[in-house]
Amino acid sequence: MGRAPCCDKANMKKGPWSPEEDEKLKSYIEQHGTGGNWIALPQKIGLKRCGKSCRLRWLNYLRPNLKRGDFSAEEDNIICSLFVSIGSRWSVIATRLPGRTDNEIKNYWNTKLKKRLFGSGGGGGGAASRKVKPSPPASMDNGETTRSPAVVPAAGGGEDSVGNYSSGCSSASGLMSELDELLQFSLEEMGWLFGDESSSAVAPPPAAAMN
DNA sequence: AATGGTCACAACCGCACAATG
DNA sequence: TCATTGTGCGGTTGTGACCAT
Repeated sequence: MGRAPCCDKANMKKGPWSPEEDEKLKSYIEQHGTGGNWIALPQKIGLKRCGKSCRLRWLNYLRPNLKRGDFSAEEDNIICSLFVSIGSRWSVIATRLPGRTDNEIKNYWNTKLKKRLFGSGGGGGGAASRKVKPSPPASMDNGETTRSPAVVPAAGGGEDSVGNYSSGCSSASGLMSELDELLQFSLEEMGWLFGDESSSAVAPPPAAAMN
């Protein structure tokens, strides 16, 4: 419906952040916090950046306690099993991986785990390049793009728990325990994936899981 | 050594939701 | 109750690094 852009793009700098910008943003937030208003923040510190851009930069890169580097096998498991359980709710998945950001997880999934799960398998799939506009695995992304609850499994009354998810994650504890259960369940299913890496690509994922 | 292709990461965009007036 | 504004999320794209030929 054509919302007004969150900021005046014409006067905004885009692209990679410079160390100076990082430093400005980081030191300001560490001292004053975000002030609850990302839009106003860049103006306060004299950054020609969109508020959303600042927020993203902080969350994904500057925030303390961020874990960077390779994902462990355990993290792989958690990501995969949660994806199977709740779909591409990266923010929810990120809550299970302290120090990891949703963006990082999303990237990791898109570049590595997805291939391991669906990729190459069919034969020739592995050669698919992203430049070819990666036709998403037919079994997922089924046209249900953002925030469709359709991926949420009905099993275990999932809707009530995961469906409750909102940007605030208000009932975090309930969600967490529910996810714990899902994890238990899904980790078993995912055994085929990580149990035998060499042949995993050919093994079809559990049908139920692909819904 | 040069070139082309692929991969991985960072950042942007648009949409939907929640809060507030 | 409705309109507006800010925030959060997921999808997508751009770009540099790496690898193979």
